[in-house]
Amino acid sequence: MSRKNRTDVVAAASVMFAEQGFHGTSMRDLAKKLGLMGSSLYSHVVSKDELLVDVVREASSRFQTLADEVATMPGTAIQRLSRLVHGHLQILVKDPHQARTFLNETRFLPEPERDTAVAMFDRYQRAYRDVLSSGCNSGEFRSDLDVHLAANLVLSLLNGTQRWFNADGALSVESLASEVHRLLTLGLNPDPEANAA
Amino acid sequence: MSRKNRTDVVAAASVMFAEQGFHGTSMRDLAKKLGLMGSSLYSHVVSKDELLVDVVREASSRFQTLADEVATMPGTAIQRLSRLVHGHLQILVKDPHQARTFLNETRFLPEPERDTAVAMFDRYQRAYRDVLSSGCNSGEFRSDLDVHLAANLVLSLLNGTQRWFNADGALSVESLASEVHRLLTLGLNPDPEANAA
DNA sequence: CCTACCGATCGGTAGG
DNA sequence: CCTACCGATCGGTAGG
Repeated sequence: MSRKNRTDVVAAASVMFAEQGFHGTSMRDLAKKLGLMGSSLYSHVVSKDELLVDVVREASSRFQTLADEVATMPGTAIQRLSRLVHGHLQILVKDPHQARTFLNETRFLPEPERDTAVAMFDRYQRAYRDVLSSGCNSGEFRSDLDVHLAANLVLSLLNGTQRWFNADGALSVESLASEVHRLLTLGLNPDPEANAA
Repeated sequence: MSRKNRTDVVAAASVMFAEQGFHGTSMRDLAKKLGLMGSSLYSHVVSKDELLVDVVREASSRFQTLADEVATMPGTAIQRLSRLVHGHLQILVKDPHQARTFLNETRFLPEPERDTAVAMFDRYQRAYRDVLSSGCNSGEFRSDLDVHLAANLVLSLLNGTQRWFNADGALSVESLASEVHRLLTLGLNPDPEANAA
């Protein structure tokens, strides 16, 4: 166990916030996990809140990068939706603790950071609405689609996987993403023109 | 403000646990909401944990009732899936705080209640797997479907709505359920043979 | 259901 | 990064 830096502390915090929740994690819990005394954390960070801010910001920025990529990406709406699905699930899987903390503990951020995070996620969600509505216009998706509702449903489906998907299991992220994309585009019903991934 | 009984205390707890989280709610917070002193709660309940147990148990039992109904329900797989979708969303909407506490705070239950709750939800999930696999056999759903995965995805979609659906908004639960069912069966793609709800 | 109180733990600081 | 410590708050109890 060598000397710890701020990155180590934030990483450990993301693990504990994901597993015990922000309010269920004490600074002494966190310190013990790092092999430190509780008070030593304050040489790396000014408050407990700051740790949550850091974790949420990192996750936000990953989602934002994906949204920016898809905003300028060429291709059909189906291809761009597929990129959103794969990219989103990859973010969830790459750092599951950071993702879980982002999804479950953002609401405990102090203001104004909480508002900022919510605004960022709204902007992220717009990427989904843009892709869906362009797919409606191109005839790739149903023209009667409620785009706002559909974006919420797609994101609900993606974020919900975080509760049960295990990256070490038999199912790979790529397979999961393909299945999610198939379910979204084709649904459960049998269809001769399958495999649109 | 009249005298409070245990039901009042549990109901108030479900609201606070949903909004602040179990660990973010103190017994004094809860008491204040009821217009009581913190210590007065202990004439209704023996511990804070017991409140969480009560809330989770009530939610579990609602889901279980739905699963039992669908297990003995006649009809096609599509009709039974539709009942699961509508019933599940109705439970979420009928008592959103209880549902949120169930979904987010069950992990903080003490053992053995936590294990019991997890086992109950596994059993609930089996209703989804049964309906999906019977639909595969009947040809209503794709025969190559990974039933276990699909059940997880359906439940992720349903539970995710809890984060954003507002019963007081323009969209009714029935419309939401219909849209979810359409997305699940038909997907986003345009389909002449629509309206299978 | 309240007053009065318990030991334990909380986030955080001072000083080295 | 540690020792020593702060006031505040935690879940919970005794006794009425």
